[in-house]
Amino acid sequence: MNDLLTMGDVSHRSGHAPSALRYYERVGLIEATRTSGNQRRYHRSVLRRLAFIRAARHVGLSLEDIRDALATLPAGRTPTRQDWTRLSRSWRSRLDEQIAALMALRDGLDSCIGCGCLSLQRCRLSNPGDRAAGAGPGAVYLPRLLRDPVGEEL
Amino acid sequence: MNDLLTMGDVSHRSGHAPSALRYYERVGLIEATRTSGNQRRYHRSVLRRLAFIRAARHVGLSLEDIRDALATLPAGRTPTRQDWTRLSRSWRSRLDEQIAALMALRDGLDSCIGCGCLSLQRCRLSNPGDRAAGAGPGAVYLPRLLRDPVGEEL
DNA sequence: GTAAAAAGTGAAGTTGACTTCAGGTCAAGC
DNA sequence: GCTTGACCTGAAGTCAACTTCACTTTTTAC
Repeated sequence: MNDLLTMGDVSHRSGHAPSALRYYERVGLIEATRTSGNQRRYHRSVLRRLAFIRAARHVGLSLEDIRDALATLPAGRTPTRQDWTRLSRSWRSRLDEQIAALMALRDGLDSCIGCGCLSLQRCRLSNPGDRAAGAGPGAVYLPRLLRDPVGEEL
Repeated sequence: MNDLLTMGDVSHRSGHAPSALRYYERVGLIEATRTSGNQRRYHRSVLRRLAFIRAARHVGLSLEDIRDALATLPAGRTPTRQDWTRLSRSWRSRLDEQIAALMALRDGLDSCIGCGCLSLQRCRLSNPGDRAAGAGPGAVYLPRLLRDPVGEEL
């Protein structure tokens, strides 16, 4: 019993199916050493990566994004807390954006920030020539992705 | 020139590709009448539905969810503002949850709400026997989906 | 030492959400 | 009235992210 984890250990403790772990390895998200009999053995630090992957997946980030992020972690040594912090910071604006979009949808659905509709017909938030004009209380831009691309006369 | 919209109109003004509009029709998200020559003609209200679909898709809701929601709109008449408001309310808790998850990830990645790591090793938020113990400033539950399923010794 | 559980492989299947394609049909403008 | 661009259809393709399958090999436990 050394300190390496088996497939079963990692699967159970990370909550990812074995097939997913093999898949993640194939696409370069995690790695493992092998026994003489070709079975995978994982370093404990893989669990942290997997927790990160789980969280990031849950909020809708792609494996490609996640791989890119994980690629910024140092090779050769177990990432430190600073490493993970730096990584998270690089996502902060992205997460902030996504949060803003969700809140805008939630609030927009409920009130369209003032006009109580999704009609957008006379709503300044969707009027291309008059976006956020006045900027009164609660006048907030809808994130671009939530706006109607043309926006006229919905 | 009546008040019905062609495929091209709707595609252009909604920002959805024609193929997507046909697909949405096939799966019951939108509908259209047909000309004598079998071409689609859309009512203006479809644009509102499509704006809703776009927004909901953007925040990660499935077409199935969206269809279920849209199915609560009245048949036979153009939905009123109250109809859309009611619909949005039914999603509010769901959106709130997703917002909370994102904020937890953002904050958790940056600070793990106090311990500055993703290690979760001694973090009370991930310690099954001691969740949010103390409940000091900023002590918040990580949403279940963001927590490690086992949580020990990451 | 052997049986059972766990793990290995590559290839193919799945699901959701569309897009692309091939081969016609319709409608608007001159 | 005819050309040209917009539309039609069903079937198949695509992409991400996995899972399932069929079959072999390792490991673990008694």
